Amino acid sequence: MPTEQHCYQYPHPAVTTDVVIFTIRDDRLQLLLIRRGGEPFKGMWALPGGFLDIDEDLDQCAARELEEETGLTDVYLEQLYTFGRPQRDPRERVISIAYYALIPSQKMRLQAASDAAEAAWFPVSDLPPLAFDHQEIIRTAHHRLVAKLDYSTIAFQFLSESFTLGELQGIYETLADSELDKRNFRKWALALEQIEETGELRRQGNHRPARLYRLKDPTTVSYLK
Amino acid sequence: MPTEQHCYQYPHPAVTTDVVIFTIRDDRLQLLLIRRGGEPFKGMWALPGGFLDIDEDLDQCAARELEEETGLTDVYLEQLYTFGRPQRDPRERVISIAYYALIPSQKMRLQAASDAAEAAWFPVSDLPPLAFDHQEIIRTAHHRLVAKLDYSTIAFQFLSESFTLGELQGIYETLADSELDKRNFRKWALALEQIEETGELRRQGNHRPARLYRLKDPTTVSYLK
DNA sequence: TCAAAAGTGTTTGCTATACACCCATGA
DNA sequence: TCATGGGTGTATAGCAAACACTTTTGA
Repeated sequence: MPTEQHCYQYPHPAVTTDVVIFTIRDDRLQLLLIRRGGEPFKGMWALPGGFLDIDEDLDQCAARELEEETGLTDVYLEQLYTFGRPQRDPRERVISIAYYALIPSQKMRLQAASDAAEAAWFPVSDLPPLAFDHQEIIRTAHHRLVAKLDYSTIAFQFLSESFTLGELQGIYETLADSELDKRNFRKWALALEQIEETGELRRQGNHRPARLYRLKDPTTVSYLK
Repeated sequence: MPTEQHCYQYPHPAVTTDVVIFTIRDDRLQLLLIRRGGEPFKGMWALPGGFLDIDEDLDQCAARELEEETGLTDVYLEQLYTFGRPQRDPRERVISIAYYALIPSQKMRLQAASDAAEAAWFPVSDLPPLAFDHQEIIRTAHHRLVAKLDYSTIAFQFLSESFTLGELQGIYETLADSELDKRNFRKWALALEQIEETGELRRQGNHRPARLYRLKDPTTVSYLK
């Protein structure tokens, strides 16, 4: 069997997608990395990703990588940027179309669906050395995420099905790395008209139970004036 | 000489860049299209673009296309989005990394540097039928441009070296398709501290001459709070 | 003298911020 | 009863929007 059976008149680069999978855990923004089992960069940590199937849409490819590592399918996934520096992969020319995903911390245990490769969560502020140009990809994704906080409700995508206003505030405080005034935050969050009370309470800890809320439209990110 | 000499173990897509080149002319946002000389979509209008050289950076490829069509090198050029629907090109799988560029209307005549292919400016609001998925690319670029008006000084990239406040206001009015209050606009524009008077006046028409301004840093787009 | 665009401040309304105390619960 | 996070309103400041007349020029 020939090892090189797909031929073209002009040289073609390989195309991959890589996915920055963010979650919030332990009040820190974290992301999922895979330890590489083969060369190049063997043993180093890298973003989940892989080659584009020749008949596969770009979004599908990224969603497939995401599902392989987390088992999740219906989470926020957005194309980020395309990285294609000629020497970014020592083997051959590789163009990487980077995506980023936001997943609620609750769903994280589904990650057991991962294949044999070692996978782990790392705080964005404390990453190990990374393969390829993945540090640059992560920096770009982090910037995009923080920028979108100001003009969209993207952070709501970190919420599970029901949540308290305290949890929502915690997400914003973690992402912006700042403390927010409780009354002002609640006024703002409710004025968006994106969330509604479920009528349930969450009893947790030695204190007054918190009202639970849900997103009126869980899959929609809205943009602020 | 063999016609298919570049072979790979797995199929590889072709990779192109396409560039949406915007300018403002006759108080309308316009963009540059090329009439296709060959199949597919022969005779239809399309964005300037072409295949990525195997050792060429993505930005270089887009800049090269831009220069080939306009002769311009130092203009605003930003990666937009990557389009890769499997059947978007009937010949083979093609991934297009789309860019957009903004050029001052004054410099437009340099477009004579174009090759033999027919090129023309079209108002965004009145486009001909387009090849491939170029209509979608243009829609995406237009949305990005309009969105950036609200939180950056990207529109200043349409300005020539010296300009009047009236011209700047005209650019904003054209892009946002709305009329703006002259006093409020001037207050806002000057408060940005991105422009300064040249000391010159422009005499033009039967009316009071206008003060000329320049960008303090012509190549920098700044982001608003 | 007329037409046309340049140039110039103040008032008003709204949004964002600052700020402190009581409530309900489990230990 | 104590510790813990949940829940609530008002006053102030800063920014954005509305608004009209005088200036300078060329025809």
